Amino acid sequence: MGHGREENHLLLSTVKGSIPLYMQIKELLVARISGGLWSPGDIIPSEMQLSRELGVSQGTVRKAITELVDKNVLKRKQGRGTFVANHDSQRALFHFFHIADNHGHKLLPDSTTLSCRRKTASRLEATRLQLAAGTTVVHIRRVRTFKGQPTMLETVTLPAKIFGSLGKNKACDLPNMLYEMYEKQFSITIHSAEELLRAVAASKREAALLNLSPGAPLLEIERVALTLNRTPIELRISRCNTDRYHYQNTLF
Amino acid sequence: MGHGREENHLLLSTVKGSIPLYMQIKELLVARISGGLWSPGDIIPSEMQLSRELGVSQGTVRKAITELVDKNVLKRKQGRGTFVANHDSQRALFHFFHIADNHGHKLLPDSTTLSCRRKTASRLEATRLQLAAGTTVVHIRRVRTFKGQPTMLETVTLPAKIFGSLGKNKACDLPNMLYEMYEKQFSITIHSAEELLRAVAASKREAALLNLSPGAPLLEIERVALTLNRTPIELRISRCNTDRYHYQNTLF
DNA sequence: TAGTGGTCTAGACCACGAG
DNA sequence: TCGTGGTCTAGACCACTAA
Repeated sequence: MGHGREENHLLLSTVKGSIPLYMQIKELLVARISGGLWSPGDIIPSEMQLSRELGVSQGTVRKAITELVDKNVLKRKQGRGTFVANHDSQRALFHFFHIADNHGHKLLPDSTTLSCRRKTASRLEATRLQLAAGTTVVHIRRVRTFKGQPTMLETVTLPAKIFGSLGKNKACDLPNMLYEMYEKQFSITIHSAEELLRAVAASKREAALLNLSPGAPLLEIERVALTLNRTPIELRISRCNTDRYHYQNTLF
Repeated sequence: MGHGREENHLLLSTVKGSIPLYMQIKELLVARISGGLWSPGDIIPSEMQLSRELGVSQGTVRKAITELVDKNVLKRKQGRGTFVANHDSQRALFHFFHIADNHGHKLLPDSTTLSCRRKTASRLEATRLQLAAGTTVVHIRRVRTFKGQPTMLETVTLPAKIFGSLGKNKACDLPNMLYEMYEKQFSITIHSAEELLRAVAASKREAALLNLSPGAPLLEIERVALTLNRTPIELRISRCNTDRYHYQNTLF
């Protein structure tokens, strides 16, 4: 005892009828990422190292890693190693941004921050972010423009408990790509999101900001973004003029 | 020669630097489905049978099958075998229907057919279905209702070359779930789709059909549905009242 | 009981990247 | 040249289904 695969009886259970080893390994790897032991961009131990450490075959570790690669949690690089996925702007654009022009080309809008302040969560905000009523949140309003033309109005709501350092000065200097900033400054990586889409009529205020007539139809995108352990971390409501752009989705 | 793995040198190439075996096997399996050798719901040969037939190990066949299962092309049933996926209404609802009520529950709308006739393809229809200008198509208009309330207007366009037997009588008797019908009556299985979403204003006609005021915002969903070999086979444009319902999407 | 897919092992060789 | 992931093999045992 004390060496070989004996030393992991506390970690991995091989009891008949229990959860398969590769699933236990998946959870273990996710736990090490969620727990901060491995951060986005870090290399993780090689398949052989992990198989020795955990007392299983390389193939079993491989299967666990493969499923996490499929879920965009890890990234393999042949000849180099396996890495924790990080949010370069390419990935954000590819996975989390679905607006394209009428030729199907995605392009990144510019952003102008209108306001950035702390406030008490509205009912909707508290519900969507799973916060108690009355919790303080950071509230950001932005205009997003394509080729100089204001096209989307965005309101972003974040729990102040985590993002409190934002919103302390009224006019934050915010980057265009918030998810990269969440990762770098707050060690929070967005891994998935739920979006609800509706058609709504532009208010006078919204119409003025987008150079439209009041009542013009806008596409509303209500997004809740989740971390790896499925904690809701951001509510983002976008209202988009879809005259020149549209929301694009592929179904399998 | 003439037995064992020798007999597949014409089918599978093991030359150094060529496409991996499991990918070649994937294509071979897809070809047998696209070609009609195996139809939706059919059982395919077991992993052992295929590995003997193709002269590879079971593990290699397994990897090919696994990727097709991930893409919803095949379906494994432990202890029974592997089957070609078919379009039960569950799958259609789960993969191809994204409208849910404000609690996030998906429910199936009823359909009333307004018209069903042949006509010449419009420019948009020809483009989306990759048909030559002036090609004949079948054009269907439907109202879809949730709990008795008319909520969506749908226009479906199909190439008459394939679906010609529809639209010969003006008031077709169409089932609620068209994709099941395509599969059963025309041996066409929808495997993926591209959707474009926009907000539009209801015309007088549309408003009347949906009990709304003219100009009310509607969510327009323009869907092109594709077969397994990526041939566009259906253009469906839906205009949806999103007061009580919304479009729901999950991003990874 | 026989046959299927599901998990797991051990080991081979290849392709790639870095030193 | 060495270590990494990528592919492929051969064989073991388990869990499930149907006859």
